[in-house]
Amino acid sequence: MHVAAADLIEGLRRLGFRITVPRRAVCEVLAGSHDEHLTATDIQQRAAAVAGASIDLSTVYRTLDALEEAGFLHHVHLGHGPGVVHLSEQRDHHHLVCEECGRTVDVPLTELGPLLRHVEDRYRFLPDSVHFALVGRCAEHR
Amino acid sequence: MHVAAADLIEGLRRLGFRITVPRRAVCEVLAGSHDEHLTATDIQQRAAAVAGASIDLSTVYRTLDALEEAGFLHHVHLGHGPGVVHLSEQRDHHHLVCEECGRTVDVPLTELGPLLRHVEDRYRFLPDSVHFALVGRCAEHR
DNA sequence: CTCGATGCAAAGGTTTTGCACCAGG
DNA sequence: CCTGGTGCAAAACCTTTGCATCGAG
Repeated sequence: MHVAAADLIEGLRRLGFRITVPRRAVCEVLAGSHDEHLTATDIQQRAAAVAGASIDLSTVYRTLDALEEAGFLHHVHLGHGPGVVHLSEQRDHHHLVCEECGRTVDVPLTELGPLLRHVEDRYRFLPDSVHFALVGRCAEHR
Repeated sequence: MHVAAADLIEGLRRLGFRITVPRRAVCEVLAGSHDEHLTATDIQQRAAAVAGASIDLSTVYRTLDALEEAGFLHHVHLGHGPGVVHLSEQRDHHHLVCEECGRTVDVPLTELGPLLRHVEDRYRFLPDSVHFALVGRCAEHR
């Protein structure tokens, strides 16, 4: 179900990326973040804790780029704040983001599947499940 | 069909905003941008041309805030670049944004209506039509 | 006149880049 | 070794804010 840190590491190695302490720590953080929406800064802090040493933000970004290139993750801008990161396996839901409170609700992919297929057929456009966010207002902020 | 610049101006005036040369120019640009996705910089440049004088970016942002407060427009972050602006009347479509080339395709609201209603009923979440973007890959970038 | 709007400059927040040094393979 | 990765610092990018001055009402 969840991608293990070892899979991420292995994937990077296969593409010729070198495996370093910061990269390993970032992979562990991601593997341990089930369906959270982490920002680069979140990842930096957790990875530093995992590694027991500080890790530069630019290193985090570069590692995220590598993982994105390897197809393991996507980054999304939900609403107006900083971008967040998702493992690609977490494809089984979409997001509803409240523009007032920023709270997010996940919607199972099955509920949107028919729509996505329609879009794909009709517009020859392949939606990226993870990049899909509906912005609006939650029940408490109508 | 299209909102006229005069309507925007009038709306601002009604809310107690003062009508100035830069504001008028921004309103004209917006009224003339049918379903384009303009960034603040785009608007600044066009408004400067309309006004025949340069307009500061911060003034553009402040005018956009005023128009947003007046309910005439929304701003959206499609993909990863700068935010873009939409007149609220342009509510009859959603966007498909290609993450490779940035090209956008509009989808009539009617095709997504059933989905949006479902989301509203089931999750008590009111999607904002304009903020709604589907990110993915267009036919040429699969 | 008075208070809101402007332009300029500076700051803020996020992400990217240049570079010298370090370390994985 | 040699090339790629790291940290640091600086820049780039978009957006917001402070402030003195200007001008709409």
